[in-house]
Amino acid sequence: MALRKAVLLDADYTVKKGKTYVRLLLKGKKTFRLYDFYEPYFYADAPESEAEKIMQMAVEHNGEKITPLRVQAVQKNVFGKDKMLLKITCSSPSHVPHLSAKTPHPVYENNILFGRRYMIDKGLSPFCLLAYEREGKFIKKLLWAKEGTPKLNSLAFDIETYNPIGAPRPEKDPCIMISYANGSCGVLTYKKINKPFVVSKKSEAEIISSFCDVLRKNETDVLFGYNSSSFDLPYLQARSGALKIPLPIGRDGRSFLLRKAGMRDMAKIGGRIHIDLYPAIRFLSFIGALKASKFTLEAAYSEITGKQKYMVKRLEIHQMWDSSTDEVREELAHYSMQDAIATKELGAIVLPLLVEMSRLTKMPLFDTAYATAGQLVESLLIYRSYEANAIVPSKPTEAQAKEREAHPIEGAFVKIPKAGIYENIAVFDFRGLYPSIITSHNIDPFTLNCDCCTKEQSFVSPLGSRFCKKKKGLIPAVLEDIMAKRSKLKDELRPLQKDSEAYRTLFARVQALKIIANSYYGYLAYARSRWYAREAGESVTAWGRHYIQDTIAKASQEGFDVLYGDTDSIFLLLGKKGKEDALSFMKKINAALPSGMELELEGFFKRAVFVSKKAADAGAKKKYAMLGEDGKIKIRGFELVRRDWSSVAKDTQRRVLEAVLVHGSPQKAVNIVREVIERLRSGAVPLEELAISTQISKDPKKYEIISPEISAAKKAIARGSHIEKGSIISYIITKNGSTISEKAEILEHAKNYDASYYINHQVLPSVLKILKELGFSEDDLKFKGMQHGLGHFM
DNA sequence: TAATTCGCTAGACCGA
DNA sequence: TCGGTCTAGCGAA
Repeated sequence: MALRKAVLLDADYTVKKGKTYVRLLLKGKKTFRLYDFYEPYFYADAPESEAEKIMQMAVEHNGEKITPLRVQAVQKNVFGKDKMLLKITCSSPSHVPHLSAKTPHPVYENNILFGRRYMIDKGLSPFCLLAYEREGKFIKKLLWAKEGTPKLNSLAFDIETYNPIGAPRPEKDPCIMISYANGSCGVLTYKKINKPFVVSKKSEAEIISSFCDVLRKNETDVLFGYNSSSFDLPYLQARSGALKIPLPIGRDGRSFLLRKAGMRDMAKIGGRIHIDLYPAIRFLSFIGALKASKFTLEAAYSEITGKQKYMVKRLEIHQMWDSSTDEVREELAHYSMQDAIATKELGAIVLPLLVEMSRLTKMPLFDTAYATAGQLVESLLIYRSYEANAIVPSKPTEAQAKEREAHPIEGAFVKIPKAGIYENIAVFDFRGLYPSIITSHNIDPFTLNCDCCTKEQSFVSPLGSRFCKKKKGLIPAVLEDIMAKRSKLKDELRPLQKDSEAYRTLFARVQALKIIANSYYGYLAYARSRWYAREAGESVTAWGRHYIQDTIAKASQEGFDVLYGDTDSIFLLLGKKGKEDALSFMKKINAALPSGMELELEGFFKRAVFVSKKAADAGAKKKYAMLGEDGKIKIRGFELVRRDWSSVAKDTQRRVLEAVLVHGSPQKAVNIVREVIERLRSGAVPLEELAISTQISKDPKKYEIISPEISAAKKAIARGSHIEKGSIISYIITKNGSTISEKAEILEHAKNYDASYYINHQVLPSVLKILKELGFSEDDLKFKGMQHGLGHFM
């Protein structure tokens, strides 16, 4: 029997004649599927004497009688202690929920997806190179698996729809273009358009089937779309239905399956990996792996790649399509092509990150693309539990989750800074504070209050919780591995050229490891976590507070003025001391820290601005700007880093900070403000610079308080705009109305702006706090002091 | 139903 | 009309 090798991409299952087969998606020279017989199971915490009774269980479901296949006693580590459990094997994964619900004992591992179950039990990871023997379509024997790297064929696509009333109606309005991009590019359409990349077909039906042909010929493994799970694919399906044609988009010749997981849509295409970049980019931005704050394709593209994409106004698409001028339709085709190309470029950036997260967490790529942080963290813990022969804790009930949510744990310490302008600052922070606290103190739900150590023998948290010193917990073990892997990869990264492919891939891996490592603390304190432990979670933050406060106290003892500190960082004013003093202080701290924890230098800064709070006289936390030795300005918390402020205010604030930090010139700062106020008063500022963007987290109808963005949204909806939960509203405060809400109009509908609002509510508040630290009191600025004041405040 | 808590701010709302 | 309270959004870590 020949040994064969292929890279594993995904696993799900199918039931044939009452038997369960795992269906593996493999990539060798081609991408193909193989089947492997495997049986689902769950555990019951019951004595062996109950086995016979459990074997007799029967559930009626849809006329089918469901019974267990086998019951056997097995030894498992149950939450820190070895124990005998009953393993109940079933003939189909769909039987597991029925039989586990009927079992009159506590049950475990009764809701682990079966494709995943198989991969875990066989020790397989996504992208592992698998050696096996086969017999027809079946795996005869798995031989070994090691790390592999598949070459995936990817293709990005986008559709354009006819939209005479604004939003297209899937049952009526045709899909007029389908664009795709990989090595080659094309736009499928059914009007004659004279562009080299346009492929003209006779009808809408033909462009849909041609698109499926493109996927087949390209042997697409990874299909990228943008919002394609919620829009493009369902739209194509609806059109296929209306046209009474099939949509053979999968390798199996079938359409896709839409899975709704909470708010997220996941369109799963047979034999391919469909990645909707919209949720993926949202997620990666949320956890800080990518930088995007707006999530339209255009905005994400320009924020992530730094390039601009050609745009047409959505509302004009149907007019362009109907136009009698050739050039207008050519323009539309060009636009459509650009959408697919932009999607392809984003896919190329996102894929390496997703692949690494998938490898690391053992979650297949498709699921990783739609996963939450909790699911990623959980995935790896489940995998490692099996390796340790440990039972996976069950998810909490809704009532338990609510109870946990009602009592949040205490978080980090933040020192109140004194407002002012400072020079010569040293900033230190604890490298990976929470992960290092977890590993250094063996924090885990099942090392908590162990039987094997006395209090004196344990790690005891500042709150008095006790953690085992003898046996390493699962979470610390997993984290240690992640950290070790990360530091190894960082070493490999160092000699590489920054613009090389190897660098980018390795950098993605380093980044993925950091993201996952930083999520474990959150998971410990997450109300719906399988591994929730209040005492463990609050011990992490308690130790965090202890170490930072202790460091602050020691710095003061050494004669440093401690300017500020937040969670894991400490800002020292050097004063008469030198950099060496600060560095030797750091050394001293490190010598006293447990192994695994480290205070490191973030950098020296020439100058810094801290401002006071608006409401009180105290210094504001989480709001400062500093000038680094490299000339770069580090800005945190100021309006100018927030997306819900107008760019006129943000730009002015940035320029003022630069005047203060770089040039040390109050006069320059004042002049900037004066000039901007003049421009605002003259009415010459373009509306784009005045737009304020906020995202709405609820259906616009469901708000109790009508804020400006909701007011603008409601007016826009009345005029036919489509605005829903999650939409980002860009609005202008106009002259029309009395309250601010009344004056708010979305950018597209605004005709003028209220200069007084922008001066008094946007520009001045954002700069006054800074100017105040230059010695101007608010009254000075407003009424006297400067010769001309800052305008007349209308 | 989306990893955590801490913190700032705007503007609406409400009652004196 | 004023000031306190509350809702909501977003950022720091």
